[in-house]
Amino acid sequence: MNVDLALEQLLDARTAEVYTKEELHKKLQRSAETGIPLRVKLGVDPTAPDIHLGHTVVLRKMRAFQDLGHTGVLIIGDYTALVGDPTGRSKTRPQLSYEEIEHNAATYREQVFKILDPERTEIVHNGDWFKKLSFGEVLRLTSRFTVARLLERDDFANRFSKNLPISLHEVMYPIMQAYDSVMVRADVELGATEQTFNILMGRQLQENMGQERQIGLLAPILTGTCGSVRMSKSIGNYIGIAESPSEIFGKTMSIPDNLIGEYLRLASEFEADEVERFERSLSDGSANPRDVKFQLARHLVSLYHGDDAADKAGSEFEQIFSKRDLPDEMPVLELKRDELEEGRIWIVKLLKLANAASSNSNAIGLVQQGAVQLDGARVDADAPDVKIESGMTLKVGKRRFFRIELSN
RNA sequence: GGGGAGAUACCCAAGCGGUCAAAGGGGGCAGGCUGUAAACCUGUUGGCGUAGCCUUCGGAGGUUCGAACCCUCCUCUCCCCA
Repeated sequence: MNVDLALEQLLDARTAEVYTKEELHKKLQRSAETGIPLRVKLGVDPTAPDIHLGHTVVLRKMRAFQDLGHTGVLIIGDYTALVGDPTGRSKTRPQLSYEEIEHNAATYREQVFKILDPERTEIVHNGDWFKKLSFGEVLRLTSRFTVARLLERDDFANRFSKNLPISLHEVMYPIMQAYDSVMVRADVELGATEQTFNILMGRQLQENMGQERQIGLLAPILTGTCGSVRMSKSIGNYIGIAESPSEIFGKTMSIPDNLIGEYLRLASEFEADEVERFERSLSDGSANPRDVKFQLARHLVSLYHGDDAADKAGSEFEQIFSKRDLPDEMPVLELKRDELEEGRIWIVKLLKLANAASSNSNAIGLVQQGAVQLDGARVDADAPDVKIESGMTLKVGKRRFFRIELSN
């Protein structure tokens, strides 16, 4: 493989910054000559286990390295998760228990191979080395860093200037991440741009400990479905790759129009010229944003669930939202006959049985707002005891449907 | 160690003795509209069979007819001084 071409491929839209391009070129060159693959590190935090589109940007970058013959080293940060990455946070994260972390890590491993090449992936836990360090060794390690240097980090600096707390263990996070790089002898470390500081620390520590420093390759941060802040599970503005086809489809359709380009560029597998064509048609008005979004949604579903699922999700979406029809399949709400009184049930009770309302008040609110329909007829808040027959359809809001089945 | 400031609902943030289930914003949910679960507009957002009642304002006590608001102690955070 031609090194210049490889470099060009690696530095596509999914790369925001490289530290440094020259060094990367050199490493690629040497690897090509010696046949020794580069070790490309990515640390993952098993705090929120579900991989979402935001993670895929960087995972696809790792895949790109793997396709060029290099080795992906995935570090499950079971020990760093005990700290919680303070990146981008104005608050200390809650610490997770070891059991939660293990469970999350397992989920992560399951999902990650939807993108990575298992043949070229090493998975390690950083607890493997951290749990063996003695306190003396920790002290020796920390002596290589200074407080002033650590306070250069944006989020620490911000919090510091706003008089918000910074716990000492949080400061350990970048140090631990840097040490990971040393332990796996990383040639390249991947991460989103918010990881800049941590990754540069790794470079510094590797040099300090007599290794060649790693390349930092930073991916852009994907904006969440809300359109304003980064995609994050804890915020809830995410599209998870393990989510159901209809969820992925629907959530994609719900992104603000001005986000379409970003998703095409960072989260899709469309070729660069296709992306460009889409973007041009959007900006010159020749395409309806809805239609482009529709194609994007189909594409994303097929990436994680296959073409058939994508077709189905697409037609279901049209059925429900364009034609305002009922979906072909809907969850069944089983209702025992003795829940009814003379064939009637209090609508609030029904909503709670369907798990469509969190409380009676919530359910009453929904009814009053006209969000509840039975067989297409709006439930009147003044007549809350509704007659139920088997096979009826309950609709709550625009997108929650249930088929009611009576049983004894 | 000494002095000062603060902790309010999912988040930010008002309130400083009754009219406070608690302003405003964000987020969530819903309705309208539409090209979509975009945008925009409107409503709603502690619990209870829907009436008033119950439980909320860091924790525990206290003062008062009455406390998110006053007092005491405790926990946590920040600032200044050393």
